[in-house]
Amino acid sequence: MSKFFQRVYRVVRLIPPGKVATYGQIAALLGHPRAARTVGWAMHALPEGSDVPWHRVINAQGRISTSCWEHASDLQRRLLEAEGIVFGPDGRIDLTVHRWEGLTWPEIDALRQGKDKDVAD
DNA sequence: ACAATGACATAAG
DNA sequence: GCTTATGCCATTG
Repeated sequence: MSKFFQRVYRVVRLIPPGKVATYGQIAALLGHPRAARTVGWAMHALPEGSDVPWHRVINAQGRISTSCWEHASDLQRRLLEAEGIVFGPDGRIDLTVHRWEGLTWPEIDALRQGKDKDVAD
């Protein structure tokens, strides 16, 4: 497991219930604004027993991006709805309401501090 | 090291 | 709004 993945997981874990973040957003928080695809890859590679709220990570359109049958989109939707996320009539999420923006630069800095310290959870 | 891949993002048709 | 095409980045064979 690369450190990038670990960092991705670390950030995703910080997403509070009822909020969602986009792949690009997470990538940006990690210092790689264009590594959204890699973030998605990290989600796909998530270990089953992980405590990472992967369901709170969606694409920039506010839609479920999963294309894997093993990680069914309806499962993700169910998890999100269970946290209070409201889906639009066409299955979209209102990012202006549910978008996670609680992570500020100080917090990002804190993450960067711990990045070399411990990557294993 | 090169080529292919993928839960993305954005622009264009 | 949906489908294509291009760019990006890290992982994997």
